[in-house]
Amino acid sequence: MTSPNLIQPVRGMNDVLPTQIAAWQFLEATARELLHAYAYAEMRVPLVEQTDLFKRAIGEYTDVVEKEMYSFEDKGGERLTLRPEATAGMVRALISNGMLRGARHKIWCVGPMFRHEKPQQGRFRQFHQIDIEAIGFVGPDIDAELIALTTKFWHRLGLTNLTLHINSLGTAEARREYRAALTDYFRTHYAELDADSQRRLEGNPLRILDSKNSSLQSLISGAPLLPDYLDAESAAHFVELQRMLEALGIAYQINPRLVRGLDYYSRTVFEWTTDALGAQDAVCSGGRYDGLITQLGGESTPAIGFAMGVERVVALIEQTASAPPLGCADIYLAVQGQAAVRVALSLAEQLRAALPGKRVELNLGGGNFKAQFRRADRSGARLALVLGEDELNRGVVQLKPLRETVEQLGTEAATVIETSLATAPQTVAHWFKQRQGDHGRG
RNA sequence: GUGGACGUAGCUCAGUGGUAGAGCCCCGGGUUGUGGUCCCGGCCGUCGUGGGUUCGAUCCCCAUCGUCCACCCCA
Repeated sequence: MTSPNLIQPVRGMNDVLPTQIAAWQFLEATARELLHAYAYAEMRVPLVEQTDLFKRAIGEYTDVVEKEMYSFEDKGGERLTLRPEATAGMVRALISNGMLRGARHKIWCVGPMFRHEKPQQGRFRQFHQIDIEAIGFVGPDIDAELIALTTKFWHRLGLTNLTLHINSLGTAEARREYRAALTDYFRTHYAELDADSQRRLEGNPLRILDSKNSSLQSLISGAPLLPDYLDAESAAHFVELQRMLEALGIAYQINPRLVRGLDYYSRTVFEWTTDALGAQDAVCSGGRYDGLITQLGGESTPAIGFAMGVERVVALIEQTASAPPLGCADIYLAVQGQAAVRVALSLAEQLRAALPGKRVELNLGGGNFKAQFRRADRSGARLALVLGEDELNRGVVQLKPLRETVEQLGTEAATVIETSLATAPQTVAHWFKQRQGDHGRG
């Protein structure tokens, strides 16, 4: 299977095959439509940025920056990185293009991200995100609207069984205080922690709260809670967000242990999870990042955004089979003989012109009629057209319906219609018109 | 980075210490030019790679590469 001189794909970088593309297109089309309805504008930013951008935005001591970035030096000696997430680049673009100055922006983008992790279910080294950012809004109204957008999105995709978790991280100062309290608490119980959490204690003690180690649960439940450390303004912001979600009829769970992996978040954070994807259960998550823009040298601007894992949502779409099937061929043109092929090439063009929206497949590469009809059948076409030497000599084309009856038999004269070659496109158009609304795949 | 499972035909998978099989796919025929059902036939493998044990290895052992799942972390 893996012969030594075959070039192997790069680990964790997957091909999206035609059989999977219906789900991708369904997701992308739905997202475009919905983002348009919520007045977001698409933006496109580079896949490559200066390494320092991500270090400053995401945080020097996060796992993403410490060990997951695809970084390299280019020929000019610049330190560059394949983007591990989109927000940093989007914010950088706003600053670079002088788009802030108190202005508000609702923007989004979609594209590949790169993280050097060990692949597993729902996790890849090249993966795609739809990234949505609302810049210049203090919230919590925008927070609520953004969450409403995601809720509507699942609904449109036909996905259920997703759970919304929300939390507030407070301001940077509040979080610092809480972090100190948490560190103190776990330090007094240092010996009870497992190795992972002892390590987390130094880097990101909030992560200990998320531990899957069941023997730590009682220790964790005794830890100080973040909501007790919220500043008054953040607390009010969070309460108002909850009232708004209730007004919208959106069910949520407050999850005081929800902490995001990237350093730039503050106040509102949220995450949608599923139990249908194994260990990688986060399908969409994000939050407020009021301090990030100043941190990157822009003027102080409140902002909120989130990212959705396209592959994970696609997996859910595939599981529920909610994507509408992609169109298959409508007309298959069987042809035999050199002279007939020349005529058939332009007949196919005429058919495409006369029947916009219909898929016309010309049999290419020859083959006997038996093989051509087998291909016609597998193409899904409702109608086969036959142009052989005999038809060419007589100036006619055969129309053969392929799905009219359950027990359709070979060459029964009754099922085959003959029409003049010159008016064939009109005849075919008429044939489909008579059957409008009937997708008869009998 | 750590741990576990698994690599046999294009695909899904059987199999045995004596150098391999089925189904699907593809191609041809039954029907000198008519599909989907049926019948017949054909094509297809360095049994992931390298080494070791053995008279002999696809099978046992070691290494290596790859895939999957989980941890870590995250979308």
